Amino acid sequence: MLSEANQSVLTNLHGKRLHEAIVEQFHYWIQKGILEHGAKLPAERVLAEQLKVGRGSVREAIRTLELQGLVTSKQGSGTFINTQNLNAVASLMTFSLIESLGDGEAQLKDIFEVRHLLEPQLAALAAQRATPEDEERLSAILVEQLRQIMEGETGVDADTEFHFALATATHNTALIKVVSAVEDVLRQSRDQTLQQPGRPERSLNSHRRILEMIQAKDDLGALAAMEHHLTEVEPSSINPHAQEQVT
Amino acid sequence: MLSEANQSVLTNLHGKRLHEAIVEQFHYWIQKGILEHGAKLPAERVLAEQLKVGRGSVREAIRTLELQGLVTSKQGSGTFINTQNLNAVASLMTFSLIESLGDGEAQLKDIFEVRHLLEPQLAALAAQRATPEDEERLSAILVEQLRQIMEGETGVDADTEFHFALATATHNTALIKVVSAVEDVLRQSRDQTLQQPGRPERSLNSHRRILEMIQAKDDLGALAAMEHHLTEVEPSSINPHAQEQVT
DNA sequence: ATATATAATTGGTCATACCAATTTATGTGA
DNA sequence: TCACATAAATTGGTATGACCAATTATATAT
Repeated sequence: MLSEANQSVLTNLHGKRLHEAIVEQFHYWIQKGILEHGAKLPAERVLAEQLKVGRGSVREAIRTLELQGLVTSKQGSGTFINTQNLNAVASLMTFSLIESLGDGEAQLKDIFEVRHLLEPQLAALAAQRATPEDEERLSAILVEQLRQIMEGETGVDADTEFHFALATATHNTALIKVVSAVEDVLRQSRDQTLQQPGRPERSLNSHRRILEMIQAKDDLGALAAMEHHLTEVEPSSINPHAQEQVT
Repeated sequence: MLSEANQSVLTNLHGKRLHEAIVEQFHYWIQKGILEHGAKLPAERVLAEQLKVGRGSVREAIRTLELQGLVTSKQGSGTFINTQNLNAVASLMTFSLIESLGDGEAQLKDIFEVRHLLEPQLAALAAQRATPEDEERLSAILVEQLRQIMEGETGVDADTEFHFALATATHNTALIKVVSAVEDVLRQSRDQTLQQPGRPERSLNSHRRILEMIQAKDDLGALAAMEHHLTEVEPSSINPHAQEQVT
């Protein structure tokens, strides 16, 4: 099996950490079919000796493989290959593809796209379900946003708060989690977006329109208002042009 | 900061492994805002002492957090919180979604509602952007799903894989992360859903229809097909009736 | 042959020691 | 005083050895 696993197998450490090299070795073995589904790995101690590494490194590697869904460990019995779980292999393949894409602005555009998918419908839901307390809360946030803007701030915090409160008004806990995650990522960049002159005021105005629609229980109106709002606050940097901004 | 981290913090080991409990503790700290982006963690040795655990367990926990994109370690300097990247947010999202799911089926309904908001539009996007490779991949998954069904299985894995691949076909990394988080949470319950007679076949058929629409680049058709699919696979357990199932 | 008790196996955890990269402190010379 | 080289302290990375806990394999008694 893996008996010929000597130090020569793990020599490709390009600054990589040892357990990472071990993980790659297993990826190779699995992909090559040397380790099939259900196969039992040698005991950690044996594996450590065969690979000429410490047991700790083996364990850290196994931890990684376990998180990737490729193996499962059970105390007393052993560690087993688990390729039945397609999620594991497939998601890892796409993983490497995705990771190669830079962490630059492409992701920001993606996030806005997610917002476009989610938030208009979210607004519609909120219009259907918002309680008087929800509406009051949204209204209070807009007051705060106005105050921040008048004091020369951008109003980012209030802006984020508004979207979060809107999610809360749907009374859907899962939706709240998802939206707050997305908004969290956005908050960093949102400050820049709102830096452009006139943007904070326009954002506030479209927020007001959304709230009006919600108060009127007009779900389709809320949907449209949110769609409009998102289009308006969208950073122009998503466009290839207009890259220059005051730093 | 985390100075008050004594053994009482990690007492919730419901058969969980120690390093897993440590990971959860960090999830909590990060989500609670106690650990913000860029924050430097205490040294592994210190952390081990504070948590009253061995350094090895701390390292295995850090390995997990690193794989989830929540921290990055660099030899000589330290380990730092990193919540800027999308992987990190997705990890925390899954974590908190699962956490809130504990109470019962009320939240399951919420998750399905999120799917109803997201996936039809996701399908439409996929129809616009899917490459021939994406379509081939989707097609292959349906073949696998058919195989699983013919062997008497429910085809959950292939089912989950299909939705994930669909997200991939949008070529929107953020969307992929969000959807996979939602799907991850759903996979557990989906097995039950598909247990009902006829369900697996109907699921496969509606998957086929979605793929056809995508191949025809018919985005609105894909949207409608997905909407239909979701309505069809929706667990009747959301309904108070029809609880009895063959064990 | 079956059931039970015992031993061996194996993952899970802890402690200690040393290595390697990095950071910080120190000292020396201009 | 400042700059820069050097040394020390810090911190993640790895290796060993030990012991615990769950599981499996073996042996023993009935």
